[in-house]
Amino acid sequence: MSKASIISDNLVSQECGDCPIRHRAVCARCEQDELDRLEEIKYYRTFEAGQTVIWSGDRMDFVASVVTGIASLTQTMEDGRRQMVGLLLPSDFIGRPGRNTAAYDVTAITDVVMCCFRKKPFEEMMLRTPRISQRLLEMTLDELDAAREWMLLLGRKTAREKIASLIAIIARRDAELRLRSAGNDLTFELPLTREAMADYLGLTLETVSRQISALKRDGIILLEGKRQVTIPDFDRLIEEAGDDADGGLLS
Amino acid sequence: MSKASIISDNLVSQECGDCPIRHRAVCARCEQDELDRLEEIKYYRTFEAGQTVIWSGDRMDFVASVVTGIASLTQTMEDGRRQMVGLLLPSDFIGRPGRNTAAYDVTAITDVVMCCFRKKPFEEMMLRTPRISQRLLEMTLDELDAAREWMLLLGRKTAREKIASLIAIIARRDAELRLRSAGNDLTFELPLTREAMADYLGLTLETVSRQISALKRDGIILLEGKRQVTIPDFDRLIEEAGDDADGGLLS
DNA sequence: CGCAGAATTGATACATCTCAAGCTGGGTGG
DNA sequence: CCACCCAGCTTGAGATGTATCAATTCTGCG
Repeated sequence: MSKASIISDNLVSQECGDCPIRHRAVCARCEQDELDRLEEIKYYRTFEAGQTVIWSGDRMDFVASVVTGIASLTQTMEDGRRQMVGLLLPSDFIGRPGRNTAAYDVTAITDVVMCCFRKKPFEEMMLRTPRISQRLLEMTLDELDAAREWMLLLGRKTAREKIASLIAIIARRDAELRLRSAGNDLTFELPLTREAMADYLGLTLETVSRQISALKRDGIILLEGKRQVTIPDFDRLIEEAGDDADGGLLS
Repeated sequence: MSKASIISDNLVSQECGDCPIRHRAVCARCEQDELDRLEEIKYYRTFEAGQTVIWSGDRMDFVASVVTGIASLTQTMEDGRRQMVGLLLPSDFIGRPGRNTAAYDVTAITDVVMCCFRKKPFEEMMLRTPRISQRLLEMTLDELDAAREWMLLLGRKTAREKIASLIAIIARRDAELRLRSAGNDLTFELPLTREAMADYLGLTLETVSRQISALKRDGIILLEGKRQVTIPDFDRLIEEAGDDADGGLLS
């Protein structure tokens, strides 16, 4: 707690030019003069792992991009059942122009840095800056595709396929980030707890644990500790995920 | 088949001004001069119930709005498992600007009339007409919300809750369409077969059938034939769906 | 009439959940 | 420095919800 407030008081100030998500975020298409205007209304906020960014139903007077770290969007039923409905990665956008309360709980999974804009000025700027709304449309369409792929997973895949799919997705993103020579040997860290995976996959954490153990036993994945995963044969993992061959890594 | 081709040869010609989806579709915000230009590049197509509009992966050189009828967006796995990932109602938009193959199978559930635009001219028009892309962004954000609500259903709801949710959604939309005085007595037609419901809900058709029978037995719904449903107490249905009280009908 | 597609119902199998116990590793305080 | 503690995780045994396979029934239609 105290640590978090220290961090968020110590506001980062960064040039958009140096920003790690400059070419992927909602501002990706902006020209220099547009960036300059964004720069005037932006501010950074940081959140510790586990911290809640905003609760569903709360007033939300800003929109934001994830700069670093991972956050989750979750929905909760009255009796406590929870479903993660989105995973926010660097460059992903939070908030909906034209709505002023949050529709979902947003939680920092790892430490997170966000680039925020007050909603009002941002909306005004959107009207004057088609490049922003065009980019936002593109990103929203991508998210919709991702949500629909997730619907197939939730509705029709077995527990084993769900786990394999999740690991494949994380592996892909990891490979994308550090654009290093592939090889057939991918190693990375799972950023999610078993419980968060369960929330994402529509399973219980026990089932998640059992299926990870099973994939390990079958040599589909190797585990170093609880979180570090190595994939000896990516194609085999994809097969276990029930997806057709490529899935977008190559294309 | 022959009936379909007769219909689709006999192209409807309609003024945008009289269009039933004029104020809800992607063109909702357009001014008269913009409508005039759209009118030049639009054409109508019709599909019979059961007909496939387009297959996933096919080249798609148009975008379209559903004018009347209902269509489905489905994803299929290699072994035949299917998940519906979207239900296209009048005014909903089909196709993604900037992509030229279909991502999903689109199937007409009832007879459908679509208002089509060739993709190229439409995309050019989008660039010049912010009102169109703004409206499309808004619609896409709504669809994303719907998809996320569906993720909660698929991941966390029981079979009974799933059925109750689906019936509630159809009832709400029906009530919206014919804006008649509510009363507590809603009656409408289920446009989906048991199998289509199963595809939507991530269930088997047998489970769908059993749960509908159970809801009927418990007096949550009344059935006239297989398809016509009456809801004696909407709040009770909502309770069965596991949603919190309102869900948007009132708000 | 009788057929075909749609729906219902039954019996059984099986995947996942639930409840419960125990393990592991890293941090903390005595 | 050790013992303890606790969150995160694993594993087991049994319960349960849904799928599967199979047999009828319903309904509209040629």
